[in-house]
Amino acid sequence: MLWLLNQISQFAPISPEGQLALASVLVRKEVPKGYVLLEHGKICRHLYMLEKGFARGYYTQDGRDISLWFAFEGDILASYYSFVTLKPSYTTIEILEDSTIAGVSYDQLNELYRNYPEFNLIGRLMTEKYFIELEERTLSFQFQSASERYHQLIEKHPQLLQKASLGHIASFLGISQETLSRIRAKK
Amino acid sequence: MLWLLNQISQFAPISPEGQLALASVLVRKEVPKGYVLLEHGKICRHLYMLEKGFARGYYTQDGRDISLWFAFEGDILASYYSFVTLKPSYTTIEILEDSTIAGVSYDQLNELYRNYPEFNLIGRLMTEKYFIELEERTLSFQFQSASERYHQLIEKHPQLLQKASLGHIASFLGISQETLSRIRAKK
DNA sequence: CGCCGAGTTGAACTGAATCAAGAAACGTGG
DNA sequence: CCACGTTTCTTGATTCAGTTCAACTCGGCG
Repeated sequence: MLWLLNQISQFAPISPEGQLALASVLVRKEVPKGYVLLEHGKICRHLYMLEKGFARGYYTQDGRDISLWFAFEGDILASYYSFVTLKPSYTTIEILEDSTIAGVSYDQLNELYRNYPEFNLIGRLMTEKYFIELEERTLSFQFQSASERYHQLIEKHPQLLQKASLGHIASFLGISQETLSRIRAKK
Repeated sequence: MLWLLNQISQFAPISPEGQLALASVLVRKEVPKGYVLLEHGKICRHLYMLEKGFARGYYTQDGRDISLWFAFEGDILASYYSFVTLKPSYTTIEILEDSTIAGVSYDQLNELYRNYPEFNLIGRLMTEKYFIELEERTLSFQFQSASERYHQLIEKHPQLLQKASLGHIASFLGISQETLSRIRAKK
């Protein structure tokens, strides 16, 4: 509980009342490796934060899956698109290591937004943070080669090498597994 | 004035006091074709909305420019990254048709956020909207071919054909001008 | 008219995909 | 603790989408 409050109050301080209100609706769960938190086609009705563990979001096309993102401790686990629009998610969220997650439901969050406007500030800042990260990722597709993207990714998240498989990383970079293997081979 | 209020109140209603406060700090400008609204390397201290006209954001690499986005009426003109972090922008914003823009400065907007928390809700919703659009764009790089990306773009924004040059569109799609010309040639 | 920027077309080249096969690592049951 | 099957990773040969460079066309405009 404390952990999540601490995490999100790094975006902006939360009043004692707000903290209490959040704590009272917060759900905390342990989920095992392999667990599917959100299934493709379902509506994402919860916003979780990954307290401990590792996860990824992926898209399925022609029978193979393509990683959209990886989540480390402190990252949000949700399909933004589905959560915001309440339309079916195209993303599947898969837990890749035994994890602890904490979060709130769509209704509860909106209740919080209504009763404690200060949460809108936090929501805005968090959205801005993820927007900027996504912008950087889009840029990398537009001007970097496969090899450049790989090296930059590993520099930013060296833990990925231990945690994610070659195939997961390759699809995240938008390249084939074989190509990534060859990139690794040279130097 | 009215126009911009109307636009952003589509995200969420604004109280009369909020409307007044916003109106009092709003700047409205006419800018000619060719005008550079934000220069690469400068800090983006204003958030404008394009009321009428057409513009694009681009990045310069090895002497050539690569389009990052196009803005139509109602779209935001700013480098989100620079505006939010107050770091130098890597984006240049160029007006492509005589335009009317309206907006607020960084300081004024934060003043609004502070005094009228309701604006945080609007800020969050607008950021979410752009986040989802960007997500779609990133996806398109991850699994679509150049030709698929082009046809989808044109389907979504047919006006682009009249407004933007082949070179601008090609760099936006992450392909060379020649390739786009060939894509056009066949069917 | 002649120039100029924008778009097209051709030919050679290249980074990455695909298909196919094999090697290594990994976990589970005996 | 080993043996087996499964999954993950590597390597090779071939193909293909898209780049690059270069020459050429077209429509406007001074």
